Amino acid sequence: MARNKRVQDREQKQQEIIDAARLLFLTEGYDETSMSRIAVEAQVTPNTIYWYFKNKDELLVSILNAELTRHANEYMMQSEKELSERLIWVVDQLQLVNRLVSTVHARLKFSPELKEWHERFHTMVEALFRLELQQIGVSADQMETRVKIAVFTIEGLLAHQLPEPEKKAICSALVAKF
Amino acid sequence: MARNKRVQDREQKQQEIIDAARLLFLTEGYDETSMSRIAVEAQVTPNTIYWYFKNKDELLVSILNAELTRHANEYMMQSEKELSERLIWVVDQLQLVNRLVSTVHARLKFSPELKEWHERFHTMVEALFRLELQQIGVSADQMETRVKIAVFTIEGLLAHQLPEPEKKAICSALVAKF
DNA sequence: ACCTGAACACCGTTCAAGT
DNA sequence: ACCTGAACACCGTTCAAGT
Repeated sequence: MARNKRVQDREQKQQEIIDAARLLFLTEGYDETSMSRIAVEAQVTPNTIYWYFKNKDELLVSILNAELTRHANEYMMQSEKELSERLIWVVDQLQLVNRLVSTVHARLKFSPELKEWHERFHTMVEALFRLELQQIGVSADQMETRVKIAVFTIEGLLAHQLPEPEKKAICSALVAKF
Repeated sequence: MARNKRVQDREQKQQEIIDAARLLFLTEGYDETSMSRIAVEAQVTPNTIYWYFKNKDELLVSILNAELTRHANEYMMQSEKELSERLIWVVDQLQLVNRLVSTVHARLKFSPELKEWHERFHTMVEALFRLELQQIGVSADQMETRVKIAVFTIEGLLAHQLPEPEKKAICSALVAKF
């Protein structure tokens, strides 16, 4: 029982740190958020964070994993929707955490763990596109090229913030027959 | 004469700092290169750099401008080549300074001057693509979408380092009729 | 096991003072 | 005009010491 209490506390505190960091990273930015600021918000001292997380980048990875499992669940719930609709939903969700996406790309070179996470994520999104493009009859020998173009373009959309109509036009061009 | 000497010295010293920083940014990376390291390489003290450049980001902008004017000249020399060939040449050149490209994207949010430079650069590259796509008969109403897809995909190629054949395939898909 | 106070090494940048 | 020595504020991270 005492043991359970401890585990409970541990997970809770960890979650509080993750939540505080997530909010700050999204609103203020990763670089602009110091560890001590996160600590204040999570009501601990800066070095306590290092008890739960190896460093700032690993904290980011934890946030991303939480984000991902949450969204993966929501995604599964939409089995009735068209694949293309689900795809646009994914893009919209990514848009919402745009700042995290930029940070991931910016920090790839500093953190092997982050790089690994990023690769796993890319594999997932590419698999999604492959399904979609198969449905509209893209041939196997054109498939990989089309998948890469689609993924890169989504990344560009997230990075550059285009006006909504142009964004929509580009999205549908990506999943149309060339 | 004394005056000319001074101007000469000034430009030379400035150029030495730019050259040292360029090399270090490309080989070690922007974040990994401290101002004092640049100073050592350029044979000045760190704060002397601040006499010539407002800050580290402005130094980066100076490097980029030097890079751009140099390449713009080389580009002009190739008027005999096919547009598509020149396009691939541009991509190859960008590949060579890949690390600077990543740094520009990573630091957009910190430096308005860098952001302005980046926008000018994008406008140039988009104009290039527009010419190319016009030649292969892309219609006006599809033009902007196609241009954006092409530019974003190039950015993705630079960021992700694909195997050469896949890179080539993607490049030609971009300038082919959809 | 969990948390802290205090310190470390390092960073980009500033500024008064020199020539 | 040009350059420097010395300092500033701040950062992520570490570690010995406490409970």
